[in-house]
Amino acid sequence: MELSRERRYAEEVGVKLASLGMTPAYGKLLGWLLICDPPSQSLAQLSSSLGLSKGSVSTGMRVLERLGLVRRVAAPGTRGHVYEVTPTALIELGSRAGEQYAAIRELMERGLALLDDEDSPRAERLRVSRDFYAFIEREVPKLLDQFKTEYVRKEGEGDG
Amino acid sequence: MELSRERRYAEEVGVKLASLGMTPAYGKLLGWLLICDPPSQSLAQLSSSLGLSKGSVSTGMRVLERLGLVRRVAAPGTRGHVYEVTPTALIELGSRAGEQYAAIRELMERGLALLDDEDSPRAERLRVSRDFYAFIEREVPKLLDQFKTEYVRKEGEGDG
DNA sequence: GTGTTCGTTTAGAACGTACTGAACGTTGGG
DNA sequence: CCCAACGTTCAGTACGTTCTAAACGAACAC
Repeated sequence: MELSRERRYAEEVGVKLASLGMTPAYGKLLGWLLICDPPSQSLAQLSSSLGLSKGSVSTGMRVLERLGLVRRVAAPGTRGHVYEVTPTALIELGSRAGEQYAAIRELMERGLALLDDEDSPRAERLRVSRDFYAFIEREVPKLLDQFKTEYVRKEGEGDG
Repeated sequence: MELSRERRYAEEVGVKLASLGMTPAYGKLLGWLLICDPPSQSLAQLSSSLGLSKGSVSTGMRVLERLGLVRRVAAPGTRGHVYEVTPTALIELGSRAGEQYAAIRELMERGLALLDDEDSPRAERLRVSRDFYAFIEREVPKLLDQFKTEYVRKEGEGDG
């Protein structure tokens, strides 16, 4: 059976997001919502378009909603609701990486506490890493702000 | 059975690195090498200290070596070699995140190509994300350089 | 009040992955 | 030459995870 280009794209996004910790099925859902037409789709549409069970779509959407990647909007005529990806979904996802850095920095701190003498040569393997992650932790939020301000400015200019 | 604080630390690093895509066992090895005494350890030492099979340690070390996180050095008296963590191991790991960003940006580009009209309102969900990841991709290397220069300067001052 | 459609939950099956243990080189000493 | 120590490879097992399918619940039409 031949898959449409859209469908294949969704599959690829699924694979990529799976490698980043999400499950393939949920990644597929997100990938599909990025390119589908119309951009808002019902559970039944998603289920049949992607060949996933209703159950998978239902729980998947809840997970994606919880992560702030997708939102459900009331469907005007029909009963129930439809889902659509938030315009900043992937940005949300990327920004969250900062939390990982914090976790690693904490691990480095704990390791240093274990070595007992932070300044000994033995502790170097941990010191450099701790300083690095502390640096990243401090700078990344600045970077995100910088993007926000630069981006809206560019948008205002009306040119890419 | 009671685990030493060092051993437990290694376990925790294993769990954390597992959540980042590495296997628990290999993460444990890295965690142990960050705090063990002496800092250089043989395969047999690692195997018995961490309760891992020789096989796991052998392949694990090769993987970590391949990633640039660990190096093997010739043992002076005895036969064979010993392993030690590189001082910049975790930095190496963190810096590699940039590649993920590039992959996501490419996915966004491909999605835009699929929508066919980059400037349509429909394409907004992808445009913003693409621009974001392009921005990150451009800025992160600068950030890494900045750390390198700032850090060696601080080290030179002899004060933290 | 009853029937129908839409959505959720959960038990279970299928799958992939991580780790072990044992067999197999390989290198140096007596 | 033979033995011993050290490391590697690989088949198999045990485990967790992901997805499905079917039972269940809720909301609206008539």
